[in-house]
Amino acid sequence: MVNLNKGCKQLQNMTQTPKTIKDIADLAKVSTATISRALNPDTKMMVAPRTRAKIEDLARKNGYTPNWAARNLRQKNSHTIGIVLPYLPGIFYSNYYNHILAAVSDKLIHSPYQFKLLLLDQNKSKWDQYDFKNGERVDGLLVIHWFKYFTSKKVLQNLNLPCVIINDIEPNGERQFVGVDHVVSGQIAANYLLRCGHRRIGVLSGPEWSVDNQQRLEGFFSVLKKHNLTVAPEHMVRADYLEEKAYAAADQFLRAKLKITALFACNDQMAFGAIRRFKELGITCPQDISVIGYDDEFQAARFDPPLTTIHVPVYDIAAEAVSLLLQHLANPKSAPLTGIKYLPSRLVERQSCRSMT
Amino acid sequence: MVNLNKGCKQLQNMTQTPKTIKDIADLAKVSTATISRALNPDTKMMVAPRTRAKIEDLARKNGYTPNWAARNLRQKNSHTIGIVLPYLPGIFYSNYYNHILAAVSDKLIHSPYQFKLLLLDQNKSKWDQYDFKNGERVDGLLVIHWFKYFTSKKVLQNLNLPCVIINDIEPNGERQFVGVDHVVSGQIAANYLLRCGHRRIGVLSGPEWSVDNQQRLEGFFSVLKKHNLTVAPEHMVRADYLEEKAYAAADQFLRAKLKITALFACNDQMAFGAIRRFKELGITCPQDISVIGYDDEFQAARFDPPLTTIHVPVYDIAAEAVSLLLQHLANPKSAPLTGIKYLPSRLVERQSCRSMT
DNA sequence: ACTCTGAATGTAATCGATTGCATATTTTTC
DNA sequence: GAAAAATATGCAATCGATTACATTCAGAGT
Repeated sequence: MVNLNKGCKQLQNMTQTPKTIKDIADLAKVSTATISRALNPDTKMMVAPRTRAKIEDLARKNGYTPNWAARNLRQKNSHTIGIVLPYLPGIFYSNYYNHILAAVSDKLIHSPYQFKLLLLDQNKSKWDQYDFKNGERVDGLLVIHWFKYFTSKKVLQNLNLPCVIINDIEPNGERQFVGVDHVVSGQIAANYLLRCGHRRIGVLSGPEWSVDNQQRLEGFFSVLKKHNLTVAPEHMVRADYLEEKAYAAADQFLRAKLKITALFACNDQMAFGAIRRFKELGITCPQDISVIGYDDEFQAARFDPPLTTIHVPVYDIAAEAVSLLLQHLANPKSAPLTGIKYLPSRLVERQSCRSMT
Repeated sequence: MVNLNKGCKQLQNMTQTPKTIKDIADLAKVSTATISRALNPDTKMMVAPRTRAKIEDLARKNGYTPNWAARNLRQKNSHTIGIVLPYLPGIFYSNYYNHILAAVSDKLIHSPYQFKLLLLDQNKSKWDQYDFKNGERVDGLLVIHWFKYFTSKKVLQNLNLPCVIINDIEPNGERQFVGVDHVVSGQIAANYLLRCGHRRIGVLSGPEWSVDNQQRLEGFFSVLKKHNLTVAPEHMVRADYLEEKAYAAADQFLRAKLKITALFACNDQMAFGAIRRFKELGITCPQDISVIGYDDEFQAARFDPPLTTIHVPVYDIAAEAVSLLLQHLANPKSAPLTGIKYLPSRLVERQSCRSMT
């Protein structure tokens, strides 16, 4: 009991008066410059191995960590990367972004960098809260969706912050992109439905502002065209990636004279919404209608029926994006942030599509 | 075109050479001290209204914002609060935490504080990455789950960082808590099932380490006891809050001789898993078995059947927690961080429970 | 007119690390 | 063994704000 209390007190004292580089310098009987160099092995200056060992030992024993603010002030950076997340109800509340956060956290935990979430919505109010002109205290950005808004407002466009984009390619393609090739993924979806024998196909599309949505459609339609197939205008419905809107829009597919046998939803959420509505109307999936989704969310495998969908390796994409960003920050010249890096997507066949043959 | 380019260039120049307090001081022909005081109205020192107006105007026109690192260095804090999230698969990938992030972001965006995510798992490896001894560069913590691990490892216990806990009450109850009264919520669930006429009831419980799970059970059983009812040991199954484990465990409820008519799942995820398994076995909810969940996740309303559950106002809880933390940081003495603040939970009646009468 | 008071502003130290330059020490070379 | 080169360390300026203390100034009171 006594020991416990004593332990407590020591820890608290330590916390109250954290060691500075000066304290360690005094203990080691060297200058602060040497301490700094010993603890940052990447500087050009050298430190004698024995000195370094002594210093590292003292630092550990005394629980010394460099003062974050002092270092950032002197080095004129923040050692922080910003994660720009679109804060849209429905999308935000899917677990899509959790994979990204997990990846970013895992990647940064062993680096001197930390990350900062920047939740953004599309209406000016929230955007303008962030001080992008002054960099919002981040050294670089990981941007999840390249909103059209970004472009029109010239917010990030004019900002010379290192920047990696995942999901949507930036319209003028001048920035680093990591992700899947949505055009190819759209083709995979189309080929699969055709292989299952479907000919009359409907489409649930995402929001207009989403570049990646357009690419999914582009790939999808390119395959249909090759087979001389089209999608009737009344079978092409926009639901903005939202489960609710897809639920509400599902009726439209049934109103048309020629019934569709399959539906391509540009994300899983919309697939969920449509199937939910179909169920209510007595139309079961996949017996009466086949549905293929996109993303392979956590819920997809657990849905009823388990959803056939295009798997997007979100975790890997985010991890790769962070790697590229860190490499660039460490050495801007040798690791320029341009170009496109594709990771493979793949079809995950579950039970929401049936074969017509 | 020329204008556009020119605009670009100006912005870039601005970004490359951000203004310092000295620049503004020169422009305003006052000292840096006055600038600082004009822009931080909370100091005791006064600034003439005309001077302040002039300075604010110049600061705005020149896009000046105080250097974050310099301020933090001088003031010996980080203006950052840490959000400690348990990084458990299944729980993490529910959208439960997204509400919290939204609330925190909304609350902090108008404050000088930023937030930092600290994702933690239960195995030492990840925990030890964070430097809690030195405060991990945060001024305070918002803790989502008071893991038993925290206690046993004395990690946060001995740490004198301002700290607000939501969800689980800390075992020794010495820290500020904001959340719902899980005991009362458990009673609400029990009363509802009894009112529906159920007498043979099963329970899907969360993980052992979760204090809030114990409280839900405590409330639930207290009501049963009052009605001289018990839950048979074989109808009491632990599934650790995980959808998968609940799915796997669902069979156990059917093996027992006396069939249950209702099931209390200590969170929605487990309710989802159990119902999914029941469906496969041809047991439909709510006709054959009633299930009540807990949390009212985003998915709950969209599940098939829409889940009757206990609504927990996560967003409001997190927002309130942040408010308390900020108040404390602004004035530690007048706003001590102790005590319990309950927000009301409530029953959300959907379609997963049927009345036996 | 003179002192006194308090409001407004200025001066300069300070926070804790990094780093350019200078110096000391060791090693290499011929 | 001396000069040159390479290595190791120290000194002190610096980053950009905040703030204790000093000073100036304006107006009130007598």
